[in-house]
Amino acid sequence: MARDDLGAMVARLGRRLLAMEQPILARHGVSMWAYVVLNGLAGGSVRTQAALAARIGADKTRLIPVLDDLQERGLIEREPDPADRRVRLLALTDSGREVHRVVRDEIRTAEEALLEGLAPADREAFVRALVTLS
Amino acid sequence: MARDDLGAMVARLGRRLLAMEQPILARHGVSMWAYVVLNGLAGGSVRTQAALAARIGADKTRLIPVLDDLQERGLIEREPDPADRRVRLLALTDSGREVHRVVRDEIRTAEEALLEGLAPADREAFVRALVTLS
DNA sequence: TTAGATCGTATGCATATGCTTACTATTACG
DNA sequence: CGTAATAGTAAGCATATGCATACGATCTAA
Repeated sequence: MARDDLGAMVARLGRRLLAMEQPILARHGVSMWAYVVLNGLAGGSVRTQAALAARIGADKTRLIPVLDDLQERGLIEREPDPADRRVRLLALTDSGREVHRVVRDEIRTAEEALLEGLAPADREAFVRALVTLS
Repeated sequence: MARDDLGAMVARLGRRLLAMEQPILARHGVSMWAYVVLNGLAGGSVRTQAALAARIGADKTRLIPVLDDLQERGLIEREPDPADRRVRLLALTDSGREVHRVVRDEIRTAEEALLEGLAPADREAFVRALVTLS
């Protein structure tokens, strides 16, 4: 079967997904990085900025303006850790959790629509493979 | 099944593939864009710079330095089209075809190794889905 | 206690990206 | 013929990215 490189195809698909998500994020006034942060914090296992940066694959210095913005808008909290005063403990506010939930649901819905183009069995396998490879 | 957004997983996989390809490209002195160009020209259906830019999703102005470099190194030819002297017809040289083949083969081999982590059936379905979605 | 490591923050740099404008040569159309 | 459109080229701009450095506050370990 003649096909492109995986890299080329994955890159194209990535651009397509990005284009799909952009309007959703814009509609809720959330940047891509802000959403990634909300997503990372929603997992619950991440509490410090360094851990968050490592988890989402971002530079810790570049994360700061994003966190500043999210904090100003009341979507996250940044409290000093009483046990280690170097650290700021991050947490979603109720408002942040709600925004994340809404945006995430819309993105999931759009993703499902995209996957409609696949045979059900392929869809299953595709997602499974993606989970394994990513 | 709890999983990340498709966008997040595809982006991670993309970064992984990029990291995998980078050493291969570097070993042959080819930049990512140069390889994409060689790949686009290897298809055979593209002959002009504008068509190439459209095909690989690049800006036509940004393509120029890449083409200049490839031409200087004798990997492509850029001849004026006798039928339309605005146009430069692009073509791989034998040397360019060879470099492309070698790099592509190495990338394919590395990709196969990556896909080893999947069940054979999933691997098939994954590639099929990728072709459809990208 | 002292030296070294870590966390958050600020700043700068080199590079990459997408977009826009402008210009020349050339072609296509009214 | 003359105007509009197109191909290639050059240059600039705003933004984004990865990377490095520096600094104060604080913790850890010898």
